[in-house]
Amino acid sequence: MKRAEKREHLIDVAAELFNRLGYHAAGVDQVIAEAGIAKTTLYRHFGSKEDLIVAVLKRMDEQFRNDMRAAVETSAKAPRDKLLATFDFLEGWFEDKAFYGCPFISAAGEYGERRSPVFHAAAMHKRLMVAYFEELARAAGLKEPSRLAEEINLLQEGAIAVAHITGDPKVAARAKAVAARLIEAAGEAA
Amino acid sequence: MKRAEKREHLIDVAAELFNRLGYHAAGVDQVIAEAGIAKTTLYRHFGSKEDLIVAVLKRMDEQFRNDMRAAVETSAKAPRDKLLATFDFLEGWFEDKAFYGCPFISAAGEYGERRSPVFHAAAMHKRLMVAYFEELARAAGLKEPSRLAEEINLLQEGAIAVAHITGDPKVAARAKAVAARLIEAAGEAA
DNA sequence: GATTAACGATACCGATCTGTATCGATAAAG
DNA sequence: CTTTATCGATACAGATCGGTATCGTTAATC
Repeated sequence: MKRAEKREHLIDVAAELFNRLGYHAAGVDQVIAEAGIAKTTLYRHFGSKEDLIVAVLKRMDEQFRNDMRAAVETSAKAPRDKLLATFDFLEGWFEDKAFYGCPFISAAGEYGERRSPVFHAAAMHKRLMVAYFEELARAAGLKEPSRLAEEINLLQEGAIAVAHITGDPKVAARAKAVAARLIEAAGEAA
Repeated sequence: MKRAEKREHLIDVAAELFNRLGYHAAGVDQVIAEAGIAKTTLYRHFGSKEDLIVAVLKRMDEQFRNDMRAAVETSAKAPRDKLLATFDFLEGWFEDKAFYGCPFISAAGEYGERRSPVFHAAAMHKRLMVAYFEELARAAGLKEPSRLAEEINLLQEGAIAVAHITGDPKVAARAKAVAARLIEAAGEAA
């Protein structure tokens, strides 16, 4: 395994542990034990645990948005259906046994200081998600795409939280139904 | 200060620290230092830190729901307006400088095992919130009050998460506007 | 005023935390 | 084949973690 691959593997292992146990509860020793590397190596790649967390968040952000984009593009052709398809992607996530709620919300909860690099990375992800929704709304030629994107985002954040607490993936469909009404309303007299 | 008062004060101090720093990040030593009591006393009242966390969650649950009920009753008379008034209460919460996101969602994130007493206490609060929304929807004579309550809950959970991440309390008004549309739709041909 | 229970203070326990220093082995690059 | 990084392993550092034991003192109760 080359250096770059080792770094990626380290981030993957850390991501799973942070999500399952929490960012504080999962220790560096656990990460290196599961990754099968020495602690020295971890600290050669990342200056601190916080740096590792930020790297994990950035990686999860890219992966999540790329996966959602890919799923949306293959399952929907019409621009409006793409907006709705994001909820189907969420439902698939909720059904995954490795779903422990939103890792970005959890990170923001554990590192609440707004100037913290961890909080900043989490907030950045959420901003990019809203930007994606607005991009889809704009492509669909809907009214007030910025406002609609924020409303879609509200529903998605709510769905994630409720799915985590209740364990019921079907809330994604509930949120989707509401979103469909909002989209329909934003399409009238466009 | 009597024993019962001391216990209450202990819970209040712990709640503030847990919310601001996180449940793992805030240590028992910090709680007793801020509360001005001995560690022995804390462990006479609560068998473990986890017991304290559960007590904090139960207290926050009662307080939150009572405060929301009181605010709703004084600010709205018509049953439908009461449903909408819950969003005004949220906005007031978001404006509080001691708003660090939803403490129940954070607790569920840090204690992710679904059989954990902490997770259970957090889930119980959310169930009671939905029950309250359904109670209001039913009193307003709206169609499908159970479904509407879940939709309202979706919007509220989304608003809490977004307000935490963005720091903008006005998302409560955004969510309220969407809720108003759902309520209107649930009132047609009732 | 005597009894009793809860208290604060303190020291301590073993475990775990993040992070560093050391050093021999390994593997890639010239 | 030799040089040069990077590696794993280990030990260690200092701090903090949750939790307990001890003990003198305060304060409520009868």
